[in-house]
Amino acid sequence: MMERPPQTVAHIGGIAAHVGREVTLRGWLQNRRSSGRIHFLTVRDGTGSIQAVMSKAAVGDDIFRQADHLGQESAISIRGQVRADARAPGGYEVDVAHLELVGASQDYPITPKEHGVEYLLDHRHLWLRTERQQAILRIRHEVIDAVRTFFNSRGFVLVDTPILTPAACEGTTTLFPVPYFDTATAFLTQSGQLYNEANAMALGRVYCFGPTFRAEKSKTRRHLTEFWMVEPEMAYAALDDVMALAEDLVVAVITRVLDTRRPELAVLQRDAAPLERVRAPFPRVSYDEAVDILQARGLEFQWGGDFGSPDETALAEHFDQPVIVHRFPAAAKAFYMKADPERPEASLSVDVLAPEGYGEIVGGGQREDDYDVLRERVRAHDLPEEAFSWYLDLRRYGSVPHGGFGMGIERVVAWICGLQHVREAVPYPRMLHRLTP
RNA sequence: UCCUCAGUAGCUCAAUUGGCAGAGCAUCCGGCUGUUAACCGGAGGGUUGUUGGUUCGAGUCCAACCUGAGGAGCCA
Repeated sequence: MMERPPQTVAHIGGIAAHVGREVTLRGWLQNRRSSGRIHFLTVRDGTGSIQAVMSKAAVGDDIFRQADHLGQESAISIRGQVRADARAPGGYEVDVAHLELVGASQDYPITPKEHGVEYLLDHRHLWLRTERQQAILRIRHEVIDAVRTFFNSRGFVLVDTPILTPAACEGTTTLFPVPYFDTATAFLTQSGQLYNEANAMALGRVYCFGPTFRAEKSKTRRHLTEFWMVEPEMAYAALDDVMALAEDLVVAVITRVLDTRRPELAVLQRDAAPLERVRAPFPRVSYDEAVDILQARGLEFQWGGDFGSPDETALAEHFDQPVIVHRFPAAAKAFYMKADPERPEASLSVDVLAPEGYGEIVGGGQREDDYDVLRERVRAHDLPEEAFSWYLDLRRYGSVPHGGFGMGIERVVAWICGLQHVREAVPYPRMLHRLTP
């Protein structure tokens, strides 16, 4: 090994602090332009990208010719002096004194030109390297961190719920079966909620945050077969408490992203104005009022059903804020929703619809806490009573009013980022026709 | 499961009324000392998703199938 002077390894994101100094940057070649005796190498390192200028005179023939053949996404380490320059994208560049090829890259599949979505998804493991996908993933990270901070600061305890479950949490949706040794079939969870209720009776206020699986053959921009959901559950809580919590959570998440991720929103060319309008209190309408709004807007909608996608979009367009819809018909919601004491055909349920056509981001409500009523519901829904005996136990041993909700992370991220499809809001989307990479 | 649309070079797309299979990017070769998805010149690169049919002649028209996309249904 040759003796080398000590090197300062810098990150591109904080390059401004190194102007006038020689630093080492370790990253990947994003693009290369050449002009005979000068190369312009755009280098990215995960914190940002910068233009590196290499002149033949400064580095000599060998390194200069090596750079001539560097393929896109070659891993390189460069050393050079940092300089502010108005001509450079980003305002700074590095005069390359030395370049080391760390890992070669030839025929990189994603070129600077446009690609189709299917091709990009086939190369998702490489697509993530683009500036746009990095921005989405950073915002996703921020959303998740804001969610955890929100619940942790309010005294909620993170209690993990199982991913392998013995039966449907509800009998309604399709589950992914998994062979469980040679004795049984397990199912991937579609919600941690039933376990959350048990956990809330132990710890008061809890939340779970994990992947959720739905084997529905949905082919829309709002559906994934594997997605992430945060689900809080509170003991001694009523529907109003659930709505207030959901509202506060959405505001906290939006506020955090606006505070910390403006550069990423700019990369995505996301108009921040609709996000800046988000503040409590959100408009609250009952299901009945929502039906009136839909009918007044000319949609043919009959009382009793759940809202379809066009209905959700129309409702969201009626307001310029997230809108809270409560007290859906009991028949349209899950068996564990508590009936409205004043109107038994309505349930103490709530959805939060995001603006701009992003649809339902939160769904939840107050749970049925009466043993006899809940057991009757289990029977009426043809659910195996044995499998729900532990759940019914919660109503036998100190039952209290309680409730909570689930918030789909990908839908929230898609809304914040202004994405056309939730598949970009998760690193490796799982959909009806996609299981790889 | 239903509706609509698409499938041509590694990628993104053209191809007039049915008449020689094309361009840009990427790759390779050459040129250029301030490029901004650099530019200029040259080269290689094709079972037009599959099968069958109509026709002198099919990327183009017809049928079936395959694959995918968008939407509906479904979906706390």
